[in-house]
Amino acid sequence: MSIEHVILGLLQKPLSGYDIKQHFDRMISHFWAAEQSQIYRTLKKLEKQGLLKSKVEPSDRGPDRKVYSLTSAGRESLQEWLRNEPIFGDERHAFVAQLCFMGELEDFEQTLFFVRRLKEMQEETLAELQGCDAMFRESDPDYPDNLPHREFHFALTLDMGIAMIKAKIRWCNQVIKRVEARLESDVE
Amino acid sequence: MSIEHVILGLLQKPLSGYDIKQHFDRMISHFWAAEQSQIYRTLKKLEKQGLLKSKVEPSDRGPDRKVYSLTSAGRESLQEWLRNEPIFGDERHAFVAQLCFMGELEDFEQTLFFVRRLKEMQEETLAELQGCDAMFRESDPDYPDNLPHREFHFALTLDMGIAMIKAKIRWCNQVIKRVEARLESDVE
DNA sequence: GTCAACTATATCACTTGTCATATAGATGGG
DNA sequence: CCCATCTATATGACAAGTGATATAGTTGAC
Repeated sequence: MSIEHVILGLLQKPLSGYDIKQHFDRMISHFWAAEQSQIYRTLKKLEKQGLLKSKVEPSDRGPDRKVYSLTSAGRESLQEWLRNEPIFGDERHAFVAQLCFMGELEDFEQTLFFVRRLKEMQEETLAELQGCDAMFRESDPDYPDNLPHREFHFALTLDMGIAMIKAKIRWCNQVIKRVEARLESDVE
Repeated sequence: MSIEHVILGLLQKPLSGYDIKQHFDRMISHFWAAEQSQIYRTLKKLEKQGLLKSKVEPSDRGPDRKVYSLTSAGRESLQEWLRNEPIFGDERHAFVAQLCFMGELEDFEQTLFFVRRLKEMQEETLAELQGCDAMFRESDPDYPDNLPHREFHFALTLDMGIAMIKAKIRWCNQVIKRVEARLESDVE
């Protein structure tokens, strides 16, 4: 559903499939990940639907590039999607499912181990996102509140990612405390 | 990948496909949603793999029930999955993607409208989850920290859902403030 | 008694997402 | 010179998820 619109959204300037994959990995993956094969497939589909057009350009560093750009129908489709109600995509949190059934394992040690590791992993992701944020702040004195219109909106999404991760880390800390408390009371 | 393990996890007691769908909708959907067709398909696959066994039982209210239960291989598979590192599933946040490209629309009114609506929707979901939480608290004086092992772990996931939604709402509030500030400074 | 709502299972067509692999030009290091 | 790495596109097999539809027994209301 939405990957089509994310691609339309990225195509504010003409980009190749390769470029789009880079953008996904660098700026988008914290709220929407996509594989290269899916991107190429979707580009073809969108072109067939008349929402994109392409032209092949020679590259100065590597094979020819197939550069896609929005048609007016593509721009309209994007704007229509933007004017929708907020859409909720797939949010399947596998690690929450693991924790949900970890009662199966009978002892709390595994839970404690799991949540501590989870916290570590979240902290790594947080560091990445904050690094990204710091980079923007350094390179642009207007960041984040005086940015141009488009960049301001992107900055909001980075904020969202950071806020979510921080909330997860806080939750991990609470869980660790509560599990430790139960371990102690079990010993008594 | 993980829906198989969620189903194995739910099958602490024998359940029919219908029962499993109810459990998903009532207790699991805030971190893992599943369609009925997917559940039935997966049950068949798991039975073919020898992780589940089934028997048909007459029902007192409706057609025959096909009740599934874990085999020892199924229980092992579940436990193996639980001992993994935390797994990160699909987290595709379509509304964040919408916001990311909303700069395309040129004016902030749409952004403000969007985020206010988003906040409303999150508040509705929060009320549901908190209702669920309140129900557990009322019906069980041990909730949440003195619950039996399995139920304690479930309570943690409900907590997680609530913490995530609250973080989203806080983020919405910040975005609303920041957008309002930009609207005012644009007027000047 | 029939109609809606609920219990219960099943299947099909389709879309979306993953993983692996193939091809091939360009660049730079050893 | 060869090898690794980066740029660049493409495809195929497969797994996972969605949406619609079919069937059918039970219960309770009107």
